[in-house]
Amino acid sequence: MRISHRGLYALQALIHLAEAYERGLVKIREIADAESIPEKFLEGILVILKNARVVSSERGREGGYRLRRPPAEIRIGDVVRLIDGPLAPFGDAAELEQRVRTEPRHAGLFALFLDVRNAAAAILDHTSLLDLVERNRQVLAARARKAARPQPGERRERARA
Amino acid sequence: MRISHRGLYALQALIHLAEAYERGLVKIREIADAESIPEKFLEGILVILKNARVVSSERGREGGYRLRRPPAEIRIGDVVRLIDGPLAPFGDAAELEQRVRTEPRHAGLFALFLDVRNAAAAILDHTSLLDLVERNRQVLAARARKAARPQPGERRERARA
DNA sequence: GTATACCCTATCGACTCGCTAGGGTTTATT
DNA sequence: AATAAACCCTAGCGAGTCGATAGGGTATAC
Repeated sequence: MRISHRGLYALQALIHLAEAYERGLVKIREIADAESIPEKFLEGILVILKNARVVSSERGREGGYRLRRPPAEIRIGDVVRLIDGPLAPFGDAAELEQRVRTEPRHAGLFALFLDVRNAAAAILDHTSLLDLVERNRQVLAARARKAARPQPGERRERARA
Repeated sequence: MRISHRGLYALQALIHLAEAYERGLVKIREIADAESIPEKFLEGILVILKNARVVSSERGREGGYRLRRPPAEIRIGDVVRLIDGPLAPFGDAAELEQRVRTEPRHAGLFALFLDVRNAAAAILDHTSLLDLVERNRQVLAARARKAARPQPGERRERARA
């Protein structure tokens, strides 16, 4: 499966909304600026997410977007499927299963593709927006600890520039 | 990562050549007919495989193609990379590793993509053409056993048509 | 009633994909 | 030699996708 820029943007926007989940409504403009996404392009993506009931919106002067469910209940796999289609590297799971049964000459090949899709699905469906936000926080925290403890023997980031 | 028809055709052709490995040279025509691949289209694919030193060819009247190495030494992952590019769902492994380091706001996301690509690579790089051929033989054998033992209580294929 | 936001449609240029066409070059056979 | 069969190479085509932009329409707060 291939993740397009549109798919990446969608995930970035959702992560942004997840981090602002307590804050409530967030404007397109804010997301676009923070994530460096073309504003009008992002608009279209948010409409898709809205129609799929992943986010909700309010119009008018104080409008904006918010997640429709808590970040822990939004699976990355579902978002990827919504924007970029099936997780399988070829066709979709149903087609692969059928071809394993009906094309004995290449059953092994399609079974292999199915293995790849199942591995990807296992990872992406067991990861939520909350997981990603927490993973980011850990990275940030680790980086902060590193910066606060500059030992001569240790290899440093080139942050002195 | 997405596998195109071109990629599927390449793998089908290589499986065909693997099954005929002892036999020696195989003509494009034979592969195209057996695998239902447009002949001229397959030609172009075989040239790619030849330039990548996966197969070799002989020209002239009794010409054809053959695998350049035994089937056990040709990894599916390498073929997919050759025809359809990196195994990562976004960018390639090097880019993802770099963005994990340099974009702390989305380190978790790119790390996740890297997990998916590593899972796919683990599967595809540990499977050879020989593995696929054997897997096919097993499927065929299982099917033959099933057909020879038609028990009333068992659910049958609809092969009586 | 005006500014600010979300909503919708159309379109663009670049690119890829699956495929076809039309030759050129090499070799075995007659 | 002449011929036929096979591999080799380049060009192009129609359809589709992709990332992005344009230009409005509609709802809401002040």
